[in-house]
Amino acid sequence: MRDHLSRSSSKAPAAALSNARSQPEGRPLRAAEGSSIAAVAQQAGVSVATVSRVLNGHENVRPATRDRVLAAIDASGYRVNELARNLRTAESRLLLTMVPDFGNPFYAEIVRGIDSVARQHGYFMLLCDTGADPGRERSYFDLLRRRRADGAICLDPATIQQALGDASGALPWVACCEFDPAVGVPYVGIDNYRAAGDAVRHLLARGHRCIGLINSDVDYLYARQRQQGYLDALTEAGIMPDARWRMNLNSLDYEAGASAAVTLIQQPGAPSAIFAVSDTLAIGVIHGLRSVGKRVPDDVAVVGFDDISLAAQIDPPLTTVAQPMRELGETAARLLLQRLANPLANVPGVLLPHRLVIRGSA
Amino acid sequence: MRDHLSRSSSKAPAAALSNARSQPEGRPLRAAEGSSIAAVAQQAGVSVATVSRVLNGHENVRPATRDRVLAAIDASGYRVNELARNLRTAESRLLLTMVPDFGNPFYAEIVRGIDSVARQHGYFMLLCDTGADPGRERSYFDLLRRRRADGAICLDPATIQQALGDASGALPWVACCEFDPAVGVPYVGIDNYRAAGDAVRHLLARGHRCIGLINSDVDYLYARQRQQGYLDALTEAGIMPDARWRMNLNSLDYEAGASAAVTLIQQPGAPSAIFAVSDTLAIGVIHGLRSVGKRVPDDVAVVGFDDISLAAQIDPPLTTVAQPMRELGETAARLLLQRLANPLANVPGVLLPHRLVIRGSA
DNA sequence: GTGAAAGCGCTAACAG
DNA sequence: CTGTTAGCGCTTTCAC
Repeated sequence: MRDHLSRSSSKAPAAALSNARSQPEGRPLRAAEGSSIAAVAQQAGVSVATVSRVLNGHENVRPATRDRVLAAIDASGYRVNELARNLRTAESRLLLTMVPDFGNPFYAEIVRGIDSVARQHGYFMLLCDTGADPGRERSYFDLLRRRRADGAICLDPATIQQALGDASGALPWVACCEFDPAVGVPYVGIDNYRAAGDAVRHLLARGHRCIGLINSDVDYLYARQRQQGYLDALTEAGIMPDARWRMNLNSLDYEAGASAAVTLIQQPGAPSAIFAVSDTLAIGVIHGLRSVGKRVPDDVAVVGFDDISLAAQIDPPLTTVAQPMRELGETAARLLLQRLANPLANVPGVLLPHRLVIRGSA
Repeated sequence: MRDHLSRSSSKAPAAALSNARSQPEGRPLRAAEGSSIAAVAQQAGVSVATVSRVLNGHENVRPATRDRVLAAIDASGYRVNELARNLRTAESRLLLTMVPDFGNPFYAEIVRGIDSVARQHGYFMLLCDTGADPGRERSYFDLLRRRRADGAICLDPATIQQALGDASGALPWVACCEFDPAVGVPYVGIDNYRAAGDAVRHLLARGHRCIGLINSDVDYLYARQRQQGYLDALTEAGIMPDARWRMNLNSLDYEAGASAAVTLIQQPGAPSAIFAVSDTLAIGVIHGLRSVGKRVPDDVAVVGFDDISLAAQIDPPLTTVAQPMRELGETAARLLLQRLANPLANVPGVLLPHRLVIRGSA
């Protein structure tokens, strides 16, 4: 039971112990005011141990003593030095989150979920944008070994995670969205294969026979799974998938989607519908289509993936596969916390439900 | 105040000296492998001081010795414990970034800028979403006093910053986008007054006389400044601003913009153009307008603010005032680093240029 | 060039 | 209930 005792002392900076500017010049004057627990102890006429007990909300302190300590604390404006605490307790109380691109609304929302449960449990979040680069990924991951973070959540491509898995035996980390069950770390995600199938079947039901796929990089397991879902759905409908209908992009940016759509739609035998594996891509697709005079959904139907809040706002509103982004993040954080609390416990992989949201674009 | 409970209790009893695997089972065996610098020292047959020197790249180590140490290091897979290092050097090497909402693409891009220069200088970023709540803000800010972060960048409303300024004398922080020159902390932003004027004058030049303003919360200095810019531009054009043309929202979400637009446009004497102080709002506005059968820009012109990447993708493409988001973040980080390096130096406030980007919506 | 030793500020036994 | 004490793992004088 920790009690951070923020105890917002609304007192003015209490005259900062004579101290004055005896600084040997140039030096960053540090810890000017009521530093150390020792100062508080002295002022309250107790031992450091007692102050520590009060600070940490231990029960075994006589109320009178506690009050004296508390008084000394907010008379001096003391704040615990968590650097010291962290060394002593051997934990940083930081959770590392590695995402390929936190500018993407999809990841942003997941990060929010992570952050909220982390905070709820007294952890802060170290957010690292890896750009899906294995090198950066590795170097961030090293923060765990250096004890700068107590645990990590990785949203990077499965291919990168595999390398991690090898190199980093039993470090406390979990996978979110991307995961390879074979790596053996706890994970949370959705059933991408089925989700993609659902999207394609919706298009099929609308009468489309030529359906394009604008996919992201195959480094992502989800990209491979969704592609397989797409392929199988087509095949099951008696359609022979044409390789020219498929594109792989190494970016989820709007622009990437837009130019891919232009390319795709201008070739002979172009599809009458496009399934993009991300809403950002899909929004770009719609833009690209419009730029070459195609109307959505009349000329070309479009379905996206994720259901970011923007999806409902654009014209036409985007039909898409909703992922429970917030819950994905929250679950990942919980899994990690669980693993931290009990390193040997068997933490499971969990799959969350998706759902097709039909709007105007398809 | 808040007290974060639950700290995973069980702690390994320092097996210390005797070392070996005297683990009382069940316990999270930590630092199993080549922990401590001492182990490396021993293995290399040198003192801990020497290992430390090697680790920190000090010059005064004989090459042969250095090599021996290096060998011992990567034989044992040793990693420095930065918790210990941090305590000893009294710095966390973390920069705190407080944003009202990192889900907003505008803030996301700024955060990117901060992150990139922070990283470049060996700092990591602690990202905190305050939701523009003064309480959360204050409690995050306290991380500075607790030495969990070496410095902070605040993007929260100026009104909140003022409270901070009072309470937190000479703590190392800087303001970004939002700032009150009177608070006396370094800041970076743009000239919101002129920027808003530019937007309105563009609308005026297009022949609009009734121009609505969809603004955010007046806690934000930028909101007040943009409103003044709007008002003055109108007045200078000989137009008497009508209070019914103005709305203040406490959210920048798409939905907020959409419903505000609906309200605004359905009243008698509704404006023929709308200036929204954020692109996300503007995108919502366009959506809202469309939902009640208004065409943009034919029936109502719309101009936004920020120029997030999405602005060019929607239909119609958004006319907006571009802010140099990335540079804003980079500059803020540099200002902070500067202040950290030399606490007594006078760090300036800086204003970056904005620019009107004319696209299809107005 | 290298080692010995003194803490950084805190927590947690262990006594009393 | 409270105090004494021993470090957490590292950096850094200060000697040799």
